[in-house]
Amino acid sequence: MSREPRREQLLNAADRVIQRDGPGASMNAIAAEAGITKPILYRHFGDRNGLIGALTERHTSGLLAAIRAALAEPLERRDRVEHVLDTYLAGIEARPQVYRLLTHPDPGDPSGAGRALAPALRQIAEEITRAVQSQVDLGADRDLLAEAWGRGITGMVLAAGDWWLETRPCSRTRMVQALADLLWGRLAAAADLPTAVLPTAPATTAEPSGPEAD
Amino acid sequence: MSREPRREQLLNAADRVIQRDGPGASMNAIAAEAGITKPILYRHFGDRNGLIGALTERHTSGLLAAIRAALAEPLERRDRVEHVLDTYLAGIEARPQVYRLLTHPDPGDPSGAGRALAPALRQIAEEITRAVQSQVDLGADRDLLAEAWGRGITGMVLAAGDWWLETRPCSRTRMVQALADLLWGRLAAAADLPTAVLPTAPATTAEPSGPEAD
DNA sequence: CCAGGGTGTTACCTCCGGTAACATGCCCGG
DNA sequence: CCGGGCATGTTACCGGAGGTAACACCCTGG
Repeated sequence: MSREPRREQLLNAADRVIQRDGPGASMNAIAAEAGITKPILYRHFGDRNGLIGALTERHTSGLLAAIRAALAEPLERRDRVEHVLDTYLAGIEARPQVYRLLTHPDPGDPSGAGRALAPALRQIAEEITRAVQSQVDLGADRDLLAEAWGRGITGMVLAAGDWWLETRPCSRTRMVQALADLLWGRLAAAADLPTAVLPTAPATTAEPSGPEAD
Repeated sequence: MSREPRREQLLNAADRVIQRDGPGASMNAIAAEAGITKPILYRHFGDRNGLIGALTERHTSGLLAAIRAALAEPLERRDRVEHVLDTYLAGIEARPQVYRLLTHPDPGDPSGAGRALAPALRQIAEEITRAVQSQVDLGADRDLLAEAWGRGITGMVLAAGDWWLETRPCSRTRMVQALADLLWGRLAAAADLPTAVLPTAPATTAEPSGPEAD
């Protein structure tokens, strides 16, 4: 039996454990779930990042392909955007673990830490950037706007989708509408409310200033 | 000497180490930088999260206050939004470490893991939500839209700001314009480009489907 | 027959977060 | 003056993490 089938079995086991224990599951736990011991995992995946990476790729490829397809759909732009939003939300709704891996692929990784967008999300951002660049006439600022918006939209949907998944404040279609409305400038178009300014939170007096002394 | 000054000194040391070694710095390293050993750190902050939390709070309170102030500024809405965006970008630009803490406060935390928005960012999201709720007339959907948009806008600025900080593709004011334009529906208003659909990336055939067998 | 590549094991390493248990210095009330 | 009390600090340890070395089995194919 070649390596591939075993690899798949191990990934399935890892899948189950991460689904059960969260993305911080230990290699020992994964090995136990697979009915084996650690070194085998390391033989197949090199290190923990290798395992998580393979798992992420497996879970993400479908969603990424679906989003890519949605971005290429021959629809009116608003409909296309809604379609993409719905595709993403449906994906993370169907498999919360996918979503966990999307956002937290490497907890505590010292090398690539600090990036706001995990690799899988960067791919999505790049897809959006490409789509905007090739489909929308933005004049001279094309490249800059497309890149900035690709990242921005991805982050927006990530954060909003996260909140939606956690609290489920409304149906998916309603959420899609809310996000599309935001992208469509409804924040700009809405009327002002009669100015009743009431500071709800206590004020913090500190200004941004650096700690230097010791 | 009461506890507070020592606490500050320890925080300063932790600050230096995290600035040098990144957010994954070990407690041992922090203790060494402070010229002491681990148990003292634990006496003061309970556990690692306590330390990181205190550090985060110290670094972010200023930025949060500044954003709060910007949201309450008596300006035309577009100007106010730009002011908020600029405040955020200026904050992370002035202190990249702040930004690291904003986004990666707890690498590998098993309890609250999976949240897309770190605590500090959630506070920002809540501020935006409050501001939208109290300033913009959104009809019956007020609460839902304000909450969804608060998270969404925060995530958008986080991701876009991250990319901007890393690659510095343009000036800060230009970036503010790009994001404000996105929020102002420029994506919706722009004209279509002549449809030249060219799939840049290779298609992945997989559909979202779950791994079950073993 | 035996080499190679898969399967698996036990035992160990280093480092991390966290915790006893113990020793010191200082101030403050009897 | 003295003895708590409360801060300071220490060394030594624990359990568990990721990761590795060394070894053993099994099965297929030249």
